[in-house]
Amino acid sequence: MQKFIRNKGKIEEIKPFKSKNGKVFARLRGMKDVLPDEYRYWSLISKKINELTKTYGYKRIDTPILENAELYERSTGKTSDIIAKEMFSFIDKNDDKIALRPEGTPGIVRSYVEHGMFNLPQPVKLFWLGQVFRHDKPQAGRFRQFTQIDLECIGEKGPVIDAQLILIAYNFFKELQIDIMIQINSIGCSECRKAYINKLENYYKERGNRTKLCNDCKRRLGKNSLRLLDCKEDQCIAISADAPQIIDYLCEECKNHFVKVLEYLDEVEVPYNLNSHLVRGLDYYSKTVFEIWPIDADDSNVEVSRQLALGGGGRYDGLVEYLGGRPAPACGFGIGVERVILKIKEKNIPLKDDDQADIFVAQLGDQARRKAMILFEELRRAGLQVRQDFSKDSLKNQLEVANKLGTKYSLILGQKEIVDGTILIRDMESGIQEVVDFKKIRQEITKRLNNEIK
RNA sequence: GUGGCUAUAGUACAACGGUUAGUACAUCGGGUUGUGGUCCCGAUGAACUGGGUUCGAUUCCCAGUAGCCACCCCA
Repeated sequence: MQKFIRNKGKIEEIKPFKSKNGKVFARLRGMKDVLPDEYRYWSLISKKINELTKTYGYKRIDTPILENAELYERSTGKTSDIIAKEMFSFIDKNDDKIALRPEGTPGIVRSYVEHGMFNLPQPVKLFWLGQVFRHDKPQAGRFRQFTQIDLECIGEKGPVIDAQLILIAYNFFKELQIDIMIQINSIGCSECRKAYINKLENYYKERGNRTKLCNDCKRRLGKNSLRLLDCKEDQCIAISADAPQIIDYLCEECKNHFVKVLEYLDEVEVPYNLNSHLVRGLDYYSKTVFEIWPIDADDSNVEVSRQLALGGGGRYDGLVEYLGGRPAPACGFGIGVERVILKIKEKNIPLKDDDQADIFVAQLGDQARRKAMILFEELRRAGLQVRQDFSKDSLKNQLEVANKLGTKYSLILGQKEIVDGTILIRDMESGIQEVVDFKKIRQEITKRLNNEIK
């Protein structure tokens, strides 16, 4: 790959370009092509999410891929991993610091503020689907460019919104036959969180330093103390097991809010796991936070369990104001589409073929081809699911295509039929063919297709 | 970002320090002239890149690159 250096504002090449094998330019690390075969999964997912967002009243919004890098630094948080370690950012020709969006929420909130959406009936419910970028080390289900579905509800503080968003996510996975567990916690508002962190730090200072904390945690303590709860090192788990739990330190309002969220979830029978160690890495969260974890198929499956989160979200009551808008509470979540597809593939859930074709138009000879093209257009306009491959000359090849497409009937038009004013209709399953008057072919086809439905 | 494993046709895999690097699926062509799904025959098609060891490297060693796994973190 070419390497460049910036020299007095000019970009200079320091390493000449060399293609990988002289034939092709290889994909960049962590990037992925979505090929037609896989696109079936994408269609399934967009169909499902479109249904859900429609019924729950979420309207589609798109925002630019490029934003001012500061937007993310100030909202997601300069010290968060996503920003500090993983954000794709660069200086553009105007010497502005630009970022490829590492997540959806800040851009959506920016848009809400910029377009004065507080003048719309509140809350504003938004649905977003787009590519996001993180410069992470790639792994299965972890890409540098990946796709997120985001639902954001801005302008409502009631806990029913939190619960309903979780319900939507739950429905989404359930209807795709993916087994998940909601991990949920509350990290309180800025007030009660501060008090809790104090308590936590004291606990760790007393208990943690004497016993051994892992190196990461020693560093975290005092800087990002909430993260101590999250550590997977055995010695740290042992200590964090008895650590004070934040829900015991929530203020009255935060506590009531959280209890309400859980009650609503119970009401609609969404299973969840109260995970007092769940802490989310983004600065703007308050009160409710949750993640969506897959449940591994079963023990008979030897597969190594990849506990990659399929989604996550929470409440962010302060962000709108922080980004310069009129104060508005908000809540939202994101889902990683590639990971969902991975799960669907893993489970071998059969996909319905939504490309079911009924009729194939085959032709032999140039004269027949012209007439067949006209017939094809006619059938298409009549709303029939009709297919063709006029680029092929031999009947053999055309029937082969018809077979692969799974059409029920093939119409065969050759020189002989043109002379007689007829056309052949071939039942692809039985192989039985009939000669039909060319003028009556449309009636004949519709008759046969209608009979089949019975 | 740290550590480990891997790298062969489009895909999944195999063998080998030495002449034509195999198999399956896929693709294309054929099994008489106008008939698909099964079967048979044939063809196309590959050693990630760079360096080293060696008479000789796809094979052994090193580096780069990429993928995977664990960690970090997350979607």
